[in-house]
Amino acid sequence: MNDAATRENAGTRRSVSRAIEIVDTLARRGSLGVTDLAGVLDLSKSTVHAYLKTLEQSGYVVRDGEKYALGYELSLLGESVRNQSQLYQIARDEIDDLAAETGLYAHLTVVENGRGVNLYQAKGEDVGRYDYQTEKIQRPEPLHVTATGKAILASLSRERVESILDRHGLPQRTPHTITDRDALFEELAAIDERGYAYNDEEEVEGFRAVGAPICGQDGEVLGALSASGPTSILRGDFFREETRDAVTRTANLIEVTITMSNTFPSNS
Amino acid sequence: MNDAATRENAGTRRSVSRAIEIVDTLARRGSLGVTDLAGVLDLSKSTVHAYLKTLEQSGYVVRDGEKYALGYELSLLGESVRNQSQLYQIARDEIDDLAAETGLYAHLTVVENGRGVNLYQAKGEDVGRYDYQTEKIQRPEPLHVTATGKAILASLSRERVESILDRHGLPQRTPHTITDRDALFEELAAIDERGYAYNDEEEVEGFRAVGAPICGQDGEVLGALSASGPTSILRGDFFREETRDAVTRTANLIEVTITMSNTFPSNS
DNA sequence: TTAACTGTTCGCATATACGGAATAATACTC
DNA sequence: GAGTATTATTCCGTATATGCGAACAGTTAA
Repeated sequence: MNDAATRENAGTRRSVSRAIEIVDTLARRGSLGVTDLAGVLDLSKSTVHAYLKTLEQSGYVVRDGEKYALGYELSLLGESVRNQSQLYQIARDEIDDLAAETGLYAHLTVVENGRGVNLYQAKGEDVGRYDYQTEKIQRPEPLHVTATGKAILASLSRERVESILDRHGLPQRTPHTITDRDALFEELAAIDERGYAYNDEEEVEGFRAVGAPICGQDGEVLGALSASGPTSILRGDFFREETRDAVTRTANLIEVTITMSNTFPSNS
Repeated sequence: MNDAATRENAGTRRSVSRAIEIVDTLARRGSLGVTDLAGVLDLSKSTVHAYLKTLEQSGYVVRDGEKYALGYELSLLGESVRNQSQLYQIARDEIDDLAAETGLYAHLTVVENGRGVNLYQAKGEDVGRYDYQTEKIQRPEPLHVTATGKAILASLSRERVESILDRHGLPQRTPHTITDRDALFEELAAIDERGYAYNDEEEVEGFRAVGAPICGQDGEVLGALSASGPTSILRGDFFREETRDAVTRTANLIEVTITMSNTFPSNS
């Protein structure tokens, strides 16, 4: 009866996958009615309705007239996930300062499943006009195309990097993206040497960045941060020296704060 | 076989509720192992394992050695929920400015299921020491205990307010909380009259706030914003005049921006 | 009034989720 | 380093929760 090739999903809860599919669909397409949703997912209306009713009971979904949409409960949940990260709690304010000081974008990135996730971002004065965060969901990026990603990769063991590359490859984003393994390892060695990474239009054309890793007291990398902006702003000495100094200084500050906070736990 | 009183959950997907229970548990207690989770939820290990495996496939859950934790994917999802709100996108920067200008906390609040959800918050210089956001999950608050909540209630029809009160009552948070319906309606009339709301230690002792509603072009209330801080800072004229002016000015600015942006849709 | 939409409820056949026991993969003890 | 607790994970038979289609109930349009 069952088609073959269904062994991949053995031992999983199908209805949970379906529910998540519904949530993801609502995240991508905004609010939808039962009929539309049933059409998109190729399920019967009654089935979709049952899922929505269940999700509504938990507050993950709210009814908006004839449409269903994701609830702000999910937004709070997402924030609580971030707050479980000590790095996020500590680095947040510093990222704000970095953006204010440089006038650029500032990002805090961590690794999940071998890709880079931006945990936090702030926007400086000088880049107010450029709104490049157009997508509704900011998808995790491969590590080799960003300054933060390369900074992190440079701090990992060769084996870890190899295994990540095996999993995700070296997809090309712009003509400047590093797509050759050997070239990447050379670059990573240089980054590890000097302690910071450049991204010269390797992810988005017209965008540059400087990134630095953030390490815990045992030397293991916790994440990375970067300052970025359009090439019209980020050029010459400002790019190579001023911005770089601000980035490495901020990274060091965060490292010290984390070490302090783990060595002398404050309250409660 | 089935206990009675199970008719409430008729037509819902039980496994989805279970999955959400698992997610919520992980949000509250941080990362947990399969055995612990099975103990907490009173399910068998094999069952919990199957759920976790399913959630892991979607990125909602990640393995952290022997433990399972919520993945940052959820964090991105939460952010995308907020980004679906035009109010959030527009008000965000203004809230930052308000916090910077007043040196206080600044909040953006909307209503969901009759309670107030803080969509965004910023922290000013003067309140840097007071970290009152200690809870892992910031739960939705009843509307009558906050400045934003009262500002919103004051902009709703009497019937809407009544129905909200019927649902959630008037729980007391501090000795100053308004717990009487008539007193609340009097206060709401005054707020509607003057256009802004005060919160004088009605939610948290030692904390004051000024809030103002944000309305769309049809006059319907979209949400509210507030500036808040400890009584040691927020007192006298600074509380009653300066802060109030900054709050109402910001609210007006956001209203204008929203109207503009809906009247002359920019790009795409 | 009819027609064409919605979202919602119901009942039945069957796919599927559950728990318990067996297994694998760890970390501790002596 | 053998033995003993821990884990997490897999396997299966049965009970049941699930998914579909069809009927129902509201709304809007013509």
